[in-house]
Amino acid sequence: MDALDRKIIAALRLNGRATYAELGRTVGLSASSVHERVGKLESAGVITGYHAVVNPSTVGLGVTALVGIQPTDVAENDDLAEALSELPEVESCYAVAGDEAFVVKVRVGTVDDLERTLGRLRRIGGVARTRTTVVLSTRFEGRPNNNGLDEPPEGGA
Amino acid sequence: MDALDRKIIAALRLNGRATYAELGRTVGLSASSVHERVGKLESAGVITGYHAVVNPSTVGLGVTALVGIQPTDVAENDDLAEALSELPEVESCYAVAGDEAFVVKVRVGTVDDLERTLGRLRRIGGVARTRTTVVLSTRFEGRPNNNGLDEPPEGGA
DNA sequence: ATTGAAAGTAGATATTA
DNA sequence: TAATATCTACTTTCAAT
Repeated sequence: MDALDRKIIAALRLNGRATYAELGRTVGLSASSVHERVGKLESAGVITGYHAVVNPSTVGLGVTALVGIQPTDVAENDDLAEALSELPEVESCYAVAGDEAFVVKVRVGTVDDLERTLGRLRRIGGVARTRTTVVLSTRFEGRPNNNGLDEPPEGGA
Repeated sequence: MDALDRKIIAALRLNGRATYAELGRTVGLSASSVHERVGKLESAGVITGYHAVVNPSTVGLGVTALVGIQPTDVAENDDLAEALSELPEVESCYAVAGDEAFVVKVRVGTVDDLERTLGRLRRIGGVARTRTTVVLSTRFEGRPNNNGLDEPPEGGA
């Protein structure tokens, strides 16, 4: 991982459909060199995928909520995470410090759907309580954070 | 937005670098038709971008936290959101219901960095208190939620 | 709105430096 | 590791349906 890799990564975070030729022009390398570097970054698990970002409200997913999951005393976190992953409306799942085992991000169409989803969450074995925070607006989300990407981690004199 | 558009979107959420030819084979359309449909979906603001997903720990961003931002009585939400957007380590920002104005997701390299970032957050004008939840592990994140994408919104017999 | 053809461009691979 | 050359495949435009 050198400065060129970091530049390539930064460029692909901004535009995941950039061609190798474009990336080459951006970083000052031939397309084939970029191609090889990207392949290595993918193999090494640095780049884990490429995704189109969709405006949720345009596809009928207008309601977002953050839900804290408080487990029962006997619950196993891995079992809980597995059960949470089976609900498609749970988009992200974080194991957290504190008396909640997880915070999940839920995306649904309506508040009725949200009520249904919360019911399903509470019925999962090992879930004692849920605490729901309704998102009123998403100001920004998943923004590229190029701390340590544009510039070397130990960035100097 | 018909079933074909929904299939194209779902495919691009799974693989944002899929070629038009591939997408055409997936959905049963010619590459040029897919090309035109994708262009319209982009123009209509349904697809807002394409991003490479990077494993944060491989690029020196091993610490994630969720931070609730409690505002002072006089704070303006838009000013707060603007100030939050200026910290690169704030990756996502949600305006929420409740006594916190925002919940933000912060990604940094170390707990020392987290402490510094929390200090910066508290020093933002209009911020009364922060409440930090440290993420121990990300079980999954930004998973494609194809509610209403694979199948029509009103889908029932 | 979809297709198929034509021209240009990019991807993928092997070879060489 | 990077570049060049080659072949294959894809993108993009456009006329026709």
